[in-house]
Amino acid sequence: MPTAQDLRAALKQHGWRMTPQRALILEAIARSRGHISVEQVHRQVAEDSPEVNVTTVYRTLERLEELGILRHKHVHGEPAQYERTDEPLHQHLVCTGCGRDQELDVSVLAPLEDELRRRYGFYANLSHTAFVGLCRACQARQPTPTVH
Amino acid sequence: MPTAQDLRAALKQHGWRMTPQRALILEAIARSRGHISVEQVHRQVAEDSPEVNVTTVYRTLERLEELGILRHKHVHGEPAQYERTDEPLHQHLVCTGCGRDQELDVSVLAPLEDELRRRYGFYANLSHTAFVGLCRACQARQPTPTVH
DNA sequence: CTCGATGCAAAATGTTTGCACGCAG
DNA sequence: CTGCGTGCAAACATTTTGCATCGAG
Repeated sequence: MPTAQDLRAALKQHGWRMTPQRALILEAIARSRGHISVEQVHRQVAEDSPEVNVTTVYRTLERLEELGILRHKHVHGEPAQYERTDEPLHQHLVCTGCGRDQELDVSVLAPLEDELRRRYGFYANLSHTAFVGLCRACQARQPTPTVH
Repeated sequence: MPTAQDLRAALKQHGWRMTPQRALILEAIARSRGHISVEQVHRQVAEDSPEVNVTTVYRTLERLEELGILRHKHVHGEPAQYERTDEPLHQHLVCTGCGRDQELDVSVLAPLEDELRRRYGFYANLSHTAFVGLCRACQARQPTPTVH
């Protein structure tokens, strides 16, 4: 779990220029747990300096992802979610009926990932995009779509 | 594989009003094979009557999905893709490196779907959203992200 | 001094919504 | 004649881009 200092050091190593904006963004990230959206980072940063533009947040998070410090994922319709790569990988089950979102350990996904690699040579990142479907309750409520 | 006539009959059964716009949309769908986007349907319809609005296409495809005649899926960043439910279910592997898109038989997904149902009571539709990852070639090209 | 980083405005996208009008039944 | 279906315009939300300016090194 890197501190803001660790992150600054890492970026310096990569030849990044340290700006006040970036410092604030790094602090927000060091402070974060789990998912965080561009908008949330921006809001936190704006508490200190309201002038910082969302564009800068977009660009910085993107570059932090290139460095392997962040990853982003898509949880159905929601805006992209970032999280630190030192957080454990996981996946989401989003119910299209009630909207509830259940987390899932990625170990369940390993067999399919293996299979995709073996049969198709494809290195899938199954936790990049949330799975959608129906939870038990909603499934019981809407049995089978009325096909005619 | 329903004809445009079949579709019209089905809609009539459900109390839909048959309008010239809907007739054209149904023809485009009856003609279609595989994926088709709102924009493609709209373009085809517009060949006959350029006045038909995209909004109408959105609304009609949505209603056809409610009836179980169409389903839609998300292939990574692309706009939603529709297909007839009489087309076989399949899934996509989209390489984030080169953008290539490989199709996949859903039978490969069955074990995971079973597991999700058994362990979480979640009826996942794993082919609703494309899987992303790296194909063999791109994987070889970009070994492991440089984490620091 | 130089070039990377930023702010701002504007564009791009894909999809939705409100509303008045027109036409199918 | 009733109200569903449509067109149009506008809102929407998220993300990207062009460009002039600023400031870190």
